[in-house]
Amino acid sequence: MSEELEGKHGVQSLEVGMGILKAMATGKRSMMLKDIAASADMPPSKAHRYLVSLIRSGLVEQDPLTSRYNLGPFALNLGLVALDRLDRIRLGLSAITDLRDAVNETTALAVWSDNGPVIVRWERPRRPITVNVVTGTTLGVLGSAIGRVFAAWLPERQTEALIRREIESGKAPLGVRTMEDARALLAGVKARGVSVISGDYVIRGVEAVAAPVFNFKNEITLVIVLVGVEGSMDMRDDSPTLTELRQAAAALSARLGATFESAG
Amino acid sequence: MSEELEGKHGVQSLEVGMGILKAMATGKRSMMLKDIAASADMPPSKAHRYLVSLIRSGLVEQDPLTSRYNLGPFALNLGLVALDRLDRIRLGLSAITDLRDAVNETTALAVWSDNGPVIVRWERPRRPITVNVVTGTTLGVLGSAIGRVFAAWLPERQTEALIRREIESGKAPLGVRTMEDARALLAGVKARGVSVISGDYVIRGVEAVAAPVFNFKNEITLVIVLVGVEGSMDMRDDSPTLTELRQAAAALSARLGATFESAG
DNA sequence: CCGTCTATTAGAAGTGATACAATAAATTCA
DNA sequence: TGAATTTATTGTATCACTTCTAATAGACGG
Repeated sequence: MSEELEGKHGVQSLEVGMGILKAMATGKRSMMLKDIAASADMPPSKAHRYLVSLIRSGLVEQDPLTSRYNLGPFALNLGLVALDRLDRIRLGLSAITDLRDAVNETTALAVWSDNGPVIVRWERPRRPITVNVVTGTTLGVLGSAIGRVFAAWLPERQTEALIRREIESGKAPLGVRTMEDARALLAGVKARGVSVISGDYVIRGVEAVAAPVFNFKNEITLVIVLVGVEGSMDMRDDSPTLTELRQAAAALSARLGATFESAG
Repeated sequence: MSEELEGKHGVQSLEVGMGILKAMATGKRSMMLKDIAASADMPPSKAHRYLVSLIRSGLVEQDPLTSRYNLGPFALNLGLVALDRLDRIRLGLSAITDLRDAVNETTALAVWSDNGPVIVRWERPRRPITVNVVTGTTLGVLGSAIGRVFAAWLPERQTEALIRREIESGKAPLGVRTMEDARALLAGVKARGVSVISGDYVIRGVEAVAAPVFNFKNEITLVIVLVGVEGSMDMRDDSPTLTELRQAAAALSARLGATFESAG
């Protein structure tokens, strides 16, 4: 995930094209050319050229009526194949199922996708009322338990720009106004080993605890999270629920070859 | 889906890169450089250059131990976002859930992704023993009910190369040895309005019926399918099961603005 | 330890992406 | 309805970037 490919010779146009895709994945459901061009920071004519090729490849499709652009069928294909193939995700999927069975709460699995955290899948507990989680969309870095966990353990250079953007756009939660605030927040997460968001200002009525999973290089690769309606979970540090979460994350880390203990 | 972008100015390198991704999505789980290069029909050094950029973008990742290549986290991100955004898929997902409830059989939803059909999601019936369906992987064109439905209704130029390759590689089902055989098979599917694969040589012990869904341009955009273990479904043309399937597909087509009736 | 196989890097030659501007198409508003 | 404005698409000369060949560096197996 962090090989030094900074200086390596790649193919510029390809990276430009991926920038467009990134803009589309992060942006709204159906985008106009000028919006895509603006997000990807290039003149519309250039974006258009790239979109032609992305459409030819099936990654993007254009609504023939409105001439707006959307992600296309090949994007689906890629994602579904990746879901099926990435080892850590396979293991992660069974981990959140097991954890759901153990604690009977909503569990979810997230990866980092360099726009931010993405929920890959979630499992609902066996009870009538549950929280609904949306997969695929990119979450906030400071405003979600998952994001905070990634931000706490990822190398700072990978997250700094996103955090800065979040702060500047006012999307950061109350009380986080400077990079220093953010650093303090994340240091707290790191010290505790999990990130707890509960009954506070971040998401009304929802509480969540997220824990990191590390790979054999001791880098964070997944986040496991418990989500519930406010008051439904026992969020104290030594509660059975939190213990199960920590154990699930640690067990998964171990299976992935990690030798690192997040904290405790 | 079939705008004439043949002659338009795109960005070649981007399409080359997407060719690599296509090779990776179609190929095996973990590929070596030379295999990728071979599948994408280019020298390894070239493939390597492209892979550097694909890795930088997060679409591909490289196992640092084996230096083999896999799809990466951004591929997941894209797919999950697309799953959530494409209108027809949203409607399709609820259609297969409803159909599952109506007939209590395994149902699935597939799209065409220009390598072939891809199962997007499936729903299991409420019964102890069900067939397991894998999402994401690309199915055969002649050797699956879904593939046959797409092949029957897609314009021939989109499917011809794939069919030819399948026949030449011996992956086509018994009895299909020439393009003529294939055309005859697909004409039969078209006449019947659905494709039935049942207790024959294609997949041992599994039977399936697939029906096409059309969009407002009367192009095929989705396929809905029922899957079951051999003998578990009533596959006669006028059975309640088949009727429900046809109705579900027709209703979905109607919602997507189609005015076309597949057949009777 | 040597030979073979695979991944990665280097460096000229010429192809193809870029930017800017023009046009076409669609949308808005009077 | 028609003019004005926004948005999408196409054209073209220049120069940066990709391409190819071939060399190097690592890994693996015997």
